[in-house]
Amino acid sequence: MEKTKISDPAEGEDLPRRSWKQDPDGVRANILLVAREAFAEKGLSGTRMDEIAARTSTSKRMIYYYFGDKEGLYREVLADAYRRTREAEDALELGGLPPDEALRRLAEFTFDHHRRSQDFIRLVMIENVHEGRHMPSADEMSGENSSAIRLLEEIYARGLEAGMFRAGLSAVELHWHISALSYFNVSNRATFSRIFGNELFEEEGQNTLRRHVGDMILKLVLA
Amino acid sequence: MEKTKISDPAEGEDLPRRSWKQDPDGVRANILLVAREAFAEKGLSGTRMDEIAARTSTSKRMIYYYFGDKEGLYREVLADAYRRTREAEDALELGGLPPDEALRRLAEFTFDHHRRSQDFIRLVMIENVHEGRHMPSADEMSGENSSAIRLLEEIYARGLEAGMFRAGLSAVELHWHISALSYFNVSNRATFSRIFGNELFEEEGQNTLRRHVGDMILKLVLA
DNA sequence: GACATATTGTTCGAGCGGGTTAATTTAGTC
DNA sequence: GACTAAATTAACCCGCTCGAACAATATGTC
Repeated sequence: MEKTKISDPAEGEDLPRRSWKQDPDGVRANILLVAREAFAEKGLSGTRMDEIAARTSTSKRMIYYYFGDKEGLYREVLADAYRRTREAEDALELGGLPPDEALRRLAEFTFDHHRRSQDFIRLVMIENVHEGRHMPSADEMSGENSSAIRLLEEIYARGLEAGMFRAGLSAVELHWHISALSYFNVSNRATFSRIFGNELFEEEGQNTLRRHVGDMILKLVLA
Repeated sequence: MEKTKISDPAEGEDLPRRSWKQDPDGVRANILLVAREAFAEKGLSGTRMDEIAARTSTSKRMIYYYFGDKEGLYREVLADAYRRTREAEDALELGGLPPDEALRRLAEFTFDHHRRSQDFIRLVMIENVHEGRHMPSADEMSGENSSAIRLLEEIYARGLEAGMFRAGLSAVELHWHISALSYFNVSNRATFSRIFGNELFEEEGQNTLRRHVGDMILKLVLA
């Protein structure tokens, strides 16, 4: 579509473009941050590209320049969010503790960490609504790389060796249980509290739940 | 909802409206059913009204006639889904069993029931993304009406009386734990299996998980 | 037969929203 | 300092989708 010249001499007013600094990495990072918040808030189809653009310090055009299209942006937001979470998990150090204490710590740490990572949980919720269509397949995202799993394997092995834990469980199973309890606490707060009230989500209720989560996991594995 | 087919006498020229049976309830029910599937599949903003209309045995016009707008339809779909689930819960009968057995049954029943209610779970996921904005407030939807809670209260009371269970727990807490474990199994299957493989979601894995869920709940309450 | 309710059918427009085309500036290289 | 690729600004486009308007007809109830 040929566009007729816009510089209108009659108008007399030139459009002097603003000057700027080149900063590809900064621009990308800025877009990713804003997009993460937006997608976490409203989901994939619920988020407006114009809305994201408005909240960035750059323009809509740049989003398409760097990320291709909406789905491409969403994919990178998701991958980035998983990467960040994995990095946070790596920080946890339980080396010195006896197996039972370490396991409880891990479970309760996860409970708290999920609470602090609302945006991440929301992105996972949303991606599950999309049936994981935008995630790398199981091969690429090999679970062996998860530090949560590696930690659990190590703790469980030590517990077995010490005769403390019962045999026949797997690290992935334990991770599943810990995740389920920690995730639900964030993901379903809205509907659960509408039906049953907000009590469990207040300070005291959360302390009780956290303790229970630790209890349940421990009692499951103890011999 | 069957349309009595009428052979047009004056084929093509006139537009003789077909005859029909008045069936407001049927039409409403048909729309609700189709809309439930659609919203469960694609979410609120992801679903197209024309798409819903096409799948019903009636017309788009009727959707607006009965439900006002998209959000009104979504609200009723959600309320209807909760109603159905509550009705299903009512069917469960554990009267005769000793408290520990009853509790395990309830937990494992919930686990299985959630697995069978994928659409319901998806609607709840979606509604949580919307922060429960379309649900009745805690007052109207009083949790006391939940039969799951009533069952748990009754079981827990019996267990306490028998000296089997430890004191200090509440029915809502127990329900929270059971729900968390049963819900996550459905809601997060997509992302979890992408990362850790599909094993836990196959027959054998599910049997193990179900048993663990029962174990964990029981061990939590046993004295 | 009057009247409210239910139903079918068609058309349309406004605005939203994802994506594009074009022009311009920056910055690295020779 | 000329050249060029990459980075960035700015304005535009068009299809999709919600919802409404318009129009007519059938059904049921009293």
